[in-house]
Amino acid sequence: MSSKLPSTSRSLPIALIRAREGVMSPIRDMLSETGITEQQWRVLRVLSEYGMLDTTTLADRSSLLFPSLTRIAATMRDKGLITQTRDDVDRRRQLIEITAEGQKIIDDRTAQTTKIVADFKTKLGFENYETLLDLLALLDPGSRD
Amino acid sequence: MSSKLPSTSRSLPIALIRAREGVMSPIRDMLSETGITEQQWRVLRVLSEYGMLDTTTLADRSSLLFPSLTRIAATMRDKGLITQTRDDVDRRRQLIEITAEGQKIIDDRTAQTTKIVADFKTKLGFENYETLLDLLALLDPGSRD
DNA sequence: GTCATTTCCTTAACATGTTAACTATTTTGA
DNA sequence: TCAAAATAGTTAACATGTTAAGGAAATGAC
Repeated sequence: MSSKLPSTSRSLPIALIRAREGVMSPIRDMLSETGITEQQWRVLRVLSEYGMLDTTTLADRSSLLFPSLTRIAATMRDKGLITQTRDDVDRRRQLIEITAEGQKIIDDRTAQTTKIVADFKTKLGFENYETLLDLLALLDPGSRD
Repeated sequence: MSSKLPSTSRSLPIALIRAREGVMSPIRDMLSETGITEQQWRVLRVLSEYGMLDTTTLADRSSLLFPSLTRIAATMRDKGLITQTRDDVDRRRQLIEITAEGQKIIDDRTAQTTKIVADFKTKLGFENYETLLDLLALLDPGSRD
């Protein structure tokens, strides 16, 4: 029952940060040509996959905090990547949808993105890759265990 | 050779973000009483483990970007958690050291931190926990493969 | 029906992430 | 020896992370 802290080199939070940095690095390189950020990319990906969503669901699925999404959505609306409309039934709600221009950014980068993902699967091995996703899901508070 | 993007629910970057959120949540709860941020905590942890460090090494070991560390160090100096001194030999270099007050924050929270780490090991199982750290290291660009 | 509560979202304030430009110091090389 | 290149760090500008407070619309208890 040692009370010593683990070395920072085996610290889970730090390992997660570094892994994320490693994964995002090639993706950021790809995105630098598009003028959109990693978070804006996530929003586009989610909207492209699920279609029109209310802000709450979109924030949840793209793993963004509400205040961040408010700002990001405003930026993306100004860029013409998404549209925002009020829900007529529940006027508190806002519905967000990807535009053709936004979808084009996804479509134009699908090949590159697919290659990046494939490279990581190769690097880790398919089994390890799936294992990693499963273990990470165990740490996700939002996933139903 | 499908060109379809993976569902965001099996996206590695998003899985890493969510796992990090799950891991950091109890740590942030603990830190909220101390008035320091997660990043400041990391800096203290690294300084406590390695002793006096130059800024470059500290940034590397605490996984912070240089500009971030510049600001964080200024904040922490003002709070009395660290000291900054110029290297006499190479006057471009700056040496940073933890103060007794900074060390006390670490020491006072060691038991809590140890418990949080133990809980995650229990939740995942020891084997899985080690496997996860190993897999994450594979994604870390800084780790020597 | 109406007022407190809840829900959905925005704003504010401060800290950090990210890229690029900049300063100061040291090292290199002709 | 001295100007060009490299190194260590800072500053700037904008975007996001994080927590707290605020505002508007819907809901629920009475």
